[in-house]
Amino acid sequence: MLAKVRAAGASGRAQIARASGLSTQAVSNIIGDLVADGWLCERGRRCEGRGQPAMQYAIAPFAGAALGIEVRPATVLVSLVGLDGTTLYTHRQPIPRADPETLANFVPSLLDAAMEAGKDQGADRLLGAGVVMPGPFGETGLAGAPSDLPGWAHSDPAEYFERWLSLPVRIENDANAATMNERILGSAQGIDTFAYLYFGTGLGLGIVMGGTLQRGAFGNAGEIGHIGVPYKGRIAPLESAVSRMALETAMRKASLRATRIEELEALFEARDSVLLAWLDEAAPALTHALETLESLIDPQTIVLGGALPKALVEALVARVHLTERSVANRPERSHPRLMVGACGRMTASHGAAALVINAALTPQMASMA
Amino acid sequence: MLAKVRAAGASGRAQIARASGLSTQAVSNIIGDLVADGWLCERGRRCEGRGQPAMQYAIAPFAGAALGIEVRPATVLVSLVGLDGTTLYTHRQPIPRADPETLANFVPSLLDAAMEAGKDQGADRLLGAGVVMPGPFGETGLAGAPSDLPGWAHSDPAEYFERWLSLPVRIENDANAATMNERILGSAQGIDTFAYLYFGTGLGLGIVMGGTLQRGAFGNAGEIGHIGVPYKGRIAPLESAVSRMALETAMRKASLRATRIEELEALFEARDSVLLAWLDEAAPALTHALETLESLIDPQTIVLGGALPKALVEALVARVHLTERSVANRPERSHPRLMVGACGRMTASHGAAALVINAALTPQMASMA
DNA sequence: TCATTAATTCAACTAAGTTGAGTTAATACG
DNA sequence: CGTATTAACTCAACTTAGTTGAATTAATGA
Repeated sequence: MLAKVRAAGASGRAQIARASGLSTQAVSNIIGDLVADGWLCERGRRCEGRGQPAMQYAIAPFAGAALGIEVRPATVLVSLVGLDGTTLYTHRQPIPRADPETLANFVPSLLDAAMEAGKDQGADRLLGAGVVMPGPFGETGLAGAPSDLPGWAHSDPAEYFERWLSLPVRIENDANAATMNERILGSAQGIDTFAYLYFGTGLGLGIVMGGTLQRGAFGNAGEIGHIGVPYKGRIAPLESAVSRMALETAMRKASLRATRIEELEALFEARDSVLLAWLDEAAPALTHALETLESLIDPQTIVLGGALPKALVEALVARVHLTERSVANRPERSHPRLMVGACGRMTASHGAAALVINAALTPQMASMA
Repeated sequence: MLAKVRAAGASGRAQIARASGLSTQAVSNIIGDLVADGWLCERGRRCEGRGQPAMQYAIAPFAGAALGIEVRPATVLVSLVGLDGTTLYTHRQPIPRADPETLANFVPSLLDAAMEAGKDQGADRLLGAGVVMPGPFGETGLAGAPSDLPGWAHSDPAEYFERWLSLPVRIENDANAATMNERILGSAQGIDTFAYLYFGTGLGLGIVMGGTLQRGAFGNAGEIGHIGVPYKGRIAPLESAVSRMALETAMRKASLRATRIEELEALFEARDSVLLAWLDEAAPALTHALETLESLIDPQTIVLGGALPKALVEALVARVHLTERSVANRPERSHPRLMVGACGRMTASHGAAALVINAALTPQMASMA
């Protein structure tokens, strides 16, 4: 019911009833309960045509909240997001090391700070926490990759965080979390089959099909960084051609350094030749990957975003020319084949919170285990 | 409830209750009704340990059936499959042309024949029909591809078939139908995240994630034949390297012909050098595609099958060497990374019926439109 | 002013589940 | 061999979440 209201925006009881297939009466009862419990609030009446004007309902501004935590090698990012999608609080905490012992000291106080900040805005009804950690998870052929955090190899992060926070916890990789951010709060709202290409440390991909984030059999779907694409006359992993790492490598060769987003932004505005050359080289490799993706999952759109300046992503998209001879090229398409999504540092931690909100508002099938 | 019984095999009421989270009582009532209506049947008692032995229930042999129809340019294949997965009837009907006018004449009589053949075996309770037609559907950049059937471009095939059959109809492409065959009746039973590579006219892919067949935004997910892979030193569509068409092209160059499966089988058994050379060339291209697939969707396994001799598919699989440096390479894996599935002519039409059965036995979320 | 329309509510009913006590048929043990 | 124990299953009363159909309310339009 809450999901319906979120999806449709403010709506009257009868309207919801028609949309959900339930009787007016049932909807009326449920809404009554939800208002009484503070989940929904009245939003005035809409007068339109004859008949009694419909009382509109919307998700109450301070109905509840979810916590998002992103763990990086030297930083923890915290977001508190309201049920209605508003950002209530964000915080950036430097840490010496991202191992379980260090985090055990920091996490509880970060929770306290977030609770305090969002005290009267729904934080008293915290639905859960989403935690972003670099994937891939579990023991794979990629173990020992540079993105791995120390001290987590043989333990279940969710257990630790549940103990520290006393909240239900969901662990996700950065790409998947950012994808949910895009789906619930960003440019992919209402799209239920799409892919999100996320520029993080490496290159990640979140896949949403049929409204559900697809995590794969072992939670590692979307490792697009490792697929082989033509690059500089050879087949190379996409990540080595298109990613922040690849860009940094290219710049280092020219004795340039630009680690922070702002520095990259400045370089791009200055039309730096090394940066532009990288764009020109990266685009064909990216094109190949995106065409593969379109063929395999037939998405409504592919969104690009992450820890790169928006202008840079836009420039990259402008250089990608997708073939017209594809199943993806169809006239009734309602979204462009490529879109630029939310860029910025907090995308993933926001997304982690969004993930929890989505889980809370999405009707789930009974376990069926 | 029926889905549970199918998934778990014969089981007692209490056992089902524990698995489904419902009370024993509720399960007992439901099972009572299902037995009364002829969906389930008793299967004797299992004596094991103390306590009253549990009465076992299984899906009744003649509880119902589904029709599968595969439309090809010059042939229509018909399968009648029982709810419990048994094949009740198959038929192969040559037709002059696969346009709507011609089919309007053939389809009703094909239905009658199938109903007659399965008269006392559940055909009186026909759940629906699955129709396999070559994709991609709708207007895409690939319009005019050789696989297209004549006369269907601007109409909805489902409407036609529903009129001809007076049954609920589902349209699928061959790869997706074959995938359901594998999932419900074949080697992918109980696997809920996998991909099925189908050798048909071209090359198709069915993707099952989280137990659901993923059809993409426009029903054309899995167009793997069109992704670019390295082949003979260039980037070429996978289909031009690995498919029956590719094989036929290679053989034609050597002035050989082998259109029928049996001919291919004979050639392979004779260790024909052209065939073996093709295998050696096709395998690296296929390897690239499969590694891409593993990275993107992280499946439990990838199954290969379709209209090629099983031995040939096995030989192809033997020549594919997947890198160990992959997210897909993990110790707790319970299935091999590649498997050989059902091969043969009726795979797709069977699958179409399987699709209907699956839809009937899978609990669906209320529409939520 | 009054009929029409649509949103909402009231009240009785129904379907599908729950709980808790009781029954049945097997094994385990003295 | 008889009896306690165990587990599957049933009976009966109760609860919940929905349904249906009639009544109420507040707007528009003739």
